[in-house]
Amino acid sequence: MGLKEQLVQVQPFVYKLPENTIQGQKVPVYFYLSDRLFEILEEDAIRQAANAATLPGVKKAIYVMPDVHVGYGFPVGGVMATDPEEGIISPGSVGYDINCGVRLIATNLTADMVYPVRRELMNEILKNVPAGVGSTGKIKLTKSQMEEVAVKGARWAVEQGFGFLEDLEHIESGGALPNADPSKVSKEAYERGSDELGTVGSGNHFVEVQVVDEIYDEDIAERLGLKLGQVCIMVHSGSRGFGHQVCVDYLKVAKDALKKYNIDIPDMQLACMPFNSPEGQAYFSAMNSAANYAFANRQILGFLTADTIRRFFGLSWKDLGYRLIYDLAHNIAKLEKHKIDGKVLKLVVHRKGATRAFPPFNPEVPPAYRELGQPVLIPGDVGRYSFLLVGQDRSMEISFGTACHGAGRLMSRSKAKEFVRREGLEKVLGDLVVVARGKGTVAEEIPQAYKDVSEVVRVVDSLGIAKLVLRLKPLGTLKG
DNA sequence: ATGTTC
Repeated sequence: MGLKEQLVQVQPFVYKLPENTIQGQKVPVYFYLSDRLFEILEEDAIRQAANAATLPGVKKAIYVMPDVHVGYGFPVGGVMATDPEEGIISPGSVGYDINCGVRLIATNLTADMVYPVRRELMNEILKNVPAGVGSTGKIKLTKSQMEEVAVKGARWAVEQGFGFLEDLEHIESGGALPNADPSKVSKEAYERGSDELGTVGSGNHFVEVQVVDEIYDEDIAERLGLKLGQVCIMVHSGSRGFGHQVCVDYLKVAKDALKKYNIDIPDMQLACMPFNSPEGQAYFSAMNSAANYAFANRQILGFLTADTIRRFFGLSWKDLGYRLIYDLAHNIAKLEKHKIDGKVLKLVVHRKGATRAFPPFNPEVPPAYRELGQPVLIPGDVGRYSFLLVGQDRSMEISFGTACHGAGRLMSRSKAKEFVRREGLEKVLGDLVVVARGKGTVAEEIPQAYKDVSEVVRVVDSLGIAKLVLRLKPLGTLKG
């Protein structure tokens, strides 16, 4: 019998795979899905989540978000918490793109100013913001500069003139995770990362000029300083080749650690090491270094885009009204405190294609948002809506303080390209303004290749994980 | 995601 047939719907939007469904499964797995999203849930994604539930030191449950799809070892959309003393850390359960994440910047511009000139504006952004696989930026870093980026994160970029000190107060973990140790990062990673800082990358990464298009919670939107028709910038990118290489390097370390520490796992892609071991600590230190590189990357990308818009309209920074709303990680493992059976425990929370969504009054929510809850930024795919939500209390009870991260793929890349060949790119994109150096990525990333992101956010909103505040619509998109 | 099958 397939695992999907063994899922039990325990309440609306909640499907449970009981513990011990597969051999060695220590905790249950919960899937948060609408009826429609349940229909397209892949058997392999269920298998991957169940496999993770067998890992040493896994606590309470594995949670899977509505934008789930099959990943490397652990599904995208998966959340796993392990005990830092007895449990493991798993590079595959963070993912190849360490601290892939999203940043939202508000401006004073309105849609009626931008809409008529959006094509020209996007072409300016295309000129100034490097994008695409293997793209390199204007910034070339020495190894010692790279080490500084790995420790300081977004602060390094601000010190170089890419942004403002107050930006740092509006970034998850202040834009610099502690526990970064640049000496645990390989020479290869430094080489790959040295000329990629301030570049968008490829795949579903983008820089988008958006407009606030619909507001669901007037009060919270107002307190965030966002109103209908307001133009924003959204950046979706990660740690580029630097983080990729860190993942590659430590998957090898993890495979060797399995023998050394006698860890038995159902899938080699879940290779892992005890968190409290030299190997586990080295990966954690290198992963945090890559995460800090990603914070610096989005800091630079957001600033370059804002500066391009500012110059395009001939405005001062003050008149542009640049204001960082928030920046967060989608792919990361963090040491956090969570309550299980009334006891507060320190846990290693792996989020892979999943967003932290801490509720109001959580001490880790920046003071500016302490009473509202942490902003949760959910990018859509090309041309589709993006959403802003705020974290709610229930997230701490049912998902280790975690929400979804985006739409999730529906069509494979090759299917999407075939679809574009058959229909023609112009027809597929319609009115959307999409600029890119090459058209290959655009064909792979058409809206039709993704699940409907609004369906995904409705699930986390309905469950009380995060509350819908507003929707953003793209005016123009820069792709890799 | 990724010097896109290093």
